[in-house]
Parts: sequence; C-alpha cells; structure tokens
Amino acid sequence: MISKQQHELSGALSTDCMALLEPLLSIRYYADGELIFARGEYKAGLCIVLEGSVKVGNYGKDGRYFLSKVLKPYESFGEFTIFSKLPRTHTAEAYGESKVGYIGPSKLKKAIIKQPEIALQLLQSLSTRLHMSLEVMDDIKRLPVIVRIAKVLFELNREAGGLESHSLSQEEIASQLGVSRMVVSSSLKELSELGLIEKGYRAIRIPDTHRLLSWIKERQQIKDLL
Amino acid sequence: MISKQQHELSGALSTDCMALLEPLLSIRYYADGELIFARGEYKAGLCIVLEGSVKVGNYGKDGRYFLSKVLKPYESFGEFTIFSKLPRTHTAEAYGESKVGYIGPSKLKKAIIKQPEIALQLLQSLSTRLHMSLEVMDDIKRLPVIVRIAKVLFELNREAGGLESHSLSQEEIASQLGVSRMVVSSSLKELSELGLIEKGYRAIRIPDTHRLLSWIKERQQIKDLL
DNA sequence: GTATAAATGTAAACATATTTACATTTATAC
DNA sequence: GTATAAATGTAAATATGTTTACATTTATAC
Repeated sequence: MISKQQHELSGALSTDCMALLEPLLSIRYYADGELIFARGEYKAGLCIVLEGSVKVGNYGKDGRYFLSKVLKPYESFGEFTIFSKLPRTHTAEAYGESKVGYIGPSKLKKAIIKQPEIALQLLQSLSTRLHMSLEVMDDIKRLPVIVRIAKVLFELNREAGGLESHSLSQEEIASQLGVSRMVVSSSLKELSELGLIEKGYRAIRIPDTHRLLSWIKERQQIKDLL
Repeated sequence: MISKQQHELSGALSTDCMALLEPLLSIRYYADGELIFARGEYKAGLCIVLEGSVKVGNYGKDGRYFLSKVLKPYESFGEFTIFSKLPRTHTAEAYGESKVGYIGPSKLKKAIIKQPEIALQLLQSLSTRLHMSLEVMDDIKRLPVIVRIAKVLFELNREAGGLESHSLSQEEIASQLGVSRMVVSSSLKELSELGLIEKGYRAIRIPDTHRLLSWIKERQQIKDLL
C-alpha cells in the first residue's frame, strides 16, 4: 500500500479521489507495448492508470526515444486535453499488461462542478507534477549527468518504497535523462566505485539510501527543498 | 488587450476568472527588484501578477542565476504551496514596479468549493504550464542551443503580440536557457547572418516571423503540435 | 549445453558548450 | 563631451558528452 505522503510526492491521485472518480471511468485493458495515445492526437480525455504501468515518452523523427515517466497505479495523464484544448504531448504505451481508466471532458467537468473536491485533488496532482518538472529543469541546467543519474536512482528507490534492488537497464536510464548510454555506463561505474550503488545485469542495488542522499546533497547547486 | 487564445497559450488566467478572484485578493505593490518570495519559503498563497512583471528564477549557491519565466499580468504562481504542501521552488522578484494580488489557502479553497469555475480555470492554467514545461524538456534533450534560442525568440514575439523589436540582453537569454552568454552571442550571430533576426544593443528584431518559424520547424526533431 | 539476443564495458575521434580572458561597442550619468 | 558602466564580440584552452565501433558479459530460448 502506498502512503499518503507518497501520493503527494508522485502526483498520484489519492484513494479518496479515486473513490469519487472510479464509478465514472470507462475501463480498458492493454497488452504490453500497446499504444494508448500518440503524440499529436486531439481526442480529449483523462486517463488514470489502474493496474500495471504506462510508459510515457516520445519518439523523434530519427527514431530516438526519450522516456518522460513510467506511470504507476493512480497516476493520471492527459489533463491538458480537457482543461486546455491541447493535443497529447506524449505517446503513452502500456508497459506490461495494464488496466487504464478513461473519462471524457464533459463528464469530468460535470463531476467537478458537482463535487469540487475532485478539482482540489486534480489541482494537487497537477501542481505537484509542475513542481517536479521545474525542479528537474533546474537540475538539467546546473548538475552534471552523474549527479542527475544518482538522483534518478534515489527517486526510483523512494517511489518503490525503499526496495534495495531495482530492475532497469542502463538504456532506460539514458532515455529518461536524454543522454547517451555510454555516459550512463561510465557514471554508474564511478558511483559503484564510490560504493554508492552496486551494478548488476539489468539491475541496480542501493546498499545505503542515506549515504546516497548525502552524496547528492553535497553536490546540490541550489537550496534543498523538503 | 490580450486575446483569449493567448491566455490559453501562456497559462494566464482569463478575464472571467479574474473577475471572480479579484475581490478576494490582497493587493501589494513592489518596487523594481524587490523580493516577493524566496525559494524554500513555506508561506502558502497564490500570487497573481496584476500590473508590471515578476521575474521567477533561482540563484545557485555559487551565485549563478537561472531565469524560469517573466510573468506578465494575469499570470499566477505559487499554486503548489496551496494544493500540495510544497515550499516555493523559485525566487520571485518584481521586474520593474509591479502590483501583485495574493490569496491564502483557505480563502482560495473555499472560493473553489463555492465556485468550481475557478477550479476549471486554475486547472487550465496549470495543465497548460505543465504542457509547456514538458515540451521544453523535450527540446532540451533533442535540440541544439541555436534552435532553442530561436524558439525562445519566437515565443517572445508571440507573447508580445507580434511586436517586431524586443528589449532584452543576451545575458537574459542565456539565463533563461541555462547556457553561457558566449554561446548565445555566437548563435545570435549565426541567426543574424541567416537573416532571421537583427541584433542591436539589448535588442532583437524579428523582421519576418513566418520565416523564423519555418526555419525552426525544419529543425524540429519531433512531430509538431498546434 | 549451445546458439542467439540483450545488455554492458570501453576507448578513440568528434562535437558542443564552458571557462577564462580581454577587446570593443554602446548607453548613461555627470 | 567625458568618464564610467553595461553589454557585446571573440578566441584559445578546457570540459563534458556524443558517436562510432567493437569486445565482453549475461540471460534466454531451443
């Protein structure tokens, strides 16, 4: 079970909010890799991951893929197709088998007017995500890749609820940060030599979360939040 | 006067929304450069620029400043201090003399419950800004600095309602993109040699908006939106 | 077990942007 | 007008990350 604080930090919707929205959702199941929405599409609707994961990112004209985020249950996407009249910014694909809830614009707006608590929850989710996005933007401007990689690993660990070992390839880390696999490889080597992480095949283990955090904090260029 | 579409594209609040909120705002005037909020502060409250401009950005521990955005009238900031319980991500300072409206958490939440239209407007603003932020993030990953500079200039032009000439220093462009002043200088030289812009002292002129846009579009790495 | 695919390690050549340093231009205050 | 400050131009040295290319390791399917 996910704690309340974790909801707030990830932008996921609270169980209270889900209780209000769940009856209104159309449910659909997706197979691994199946396309949910593509960048540029105009069909409006809020999507909420209910089971499994959804990979959100973009393929460039040259085929290069950059991952934006892997959404877990109760995380939503596509708000701007409803509240602004903007097309999808990202391609969303099922990441493993997954169950996704969908609600259209008019239905959602009506629900908000009727139950403004829903709006407060969505406002929380959106403002948290904007917050995170702005922080990452600052990191990109200020921090060297190795520190940003360390932060990604730390975040991964926090979101997973403090698990020690994580299954992900260096390629995935690279596509998330928008850097080459090679620089990820050499950064991980360095972090591993510092004893901050342990590398494996498609795996990273973080033996001591606190030590990793303090290493990151020493390299932080601006005042820490939280 | 700003058109409705421009509101939607910038994340500014609509005049309808302002009509609802204005009676609830505490007004305060700031002198040029005066601090409004600093990064890390916890005092919650939504701020709305009413007159003048507000510069939002961050100073690093080494003193380096990166500009996030210059907010114009009817643009808001600080949502996450209310809807999430997060501290200020950015330092906000008056940019020229300015008038700022302020509304505290409980007052705003009550207003939303009473008039859910306010929530819809805030949701629009937040989702638009998240949308923009994600697009910029993708640009950082994919585009060379010169193209990103061209996009910033194009955006500036669009937001100013198609004015030809703009007063800003190369240093300001650099701090917005998080790059060095020198690379801005050489990029502007290149753009100027291509006839896409004209340089001046603290000034950029865009002789032909459409030509600049098509130059940018040719270099776009992912599918265009809008 | 063996073959194959996927992931990782590594290094040289290259590209891009930063840093440092100083010259030049332009505006502004007196 | 002159002095000063602010902004811009430029270039060499350096740093950081990418690209290309291939070797090696590890998992998985047969």
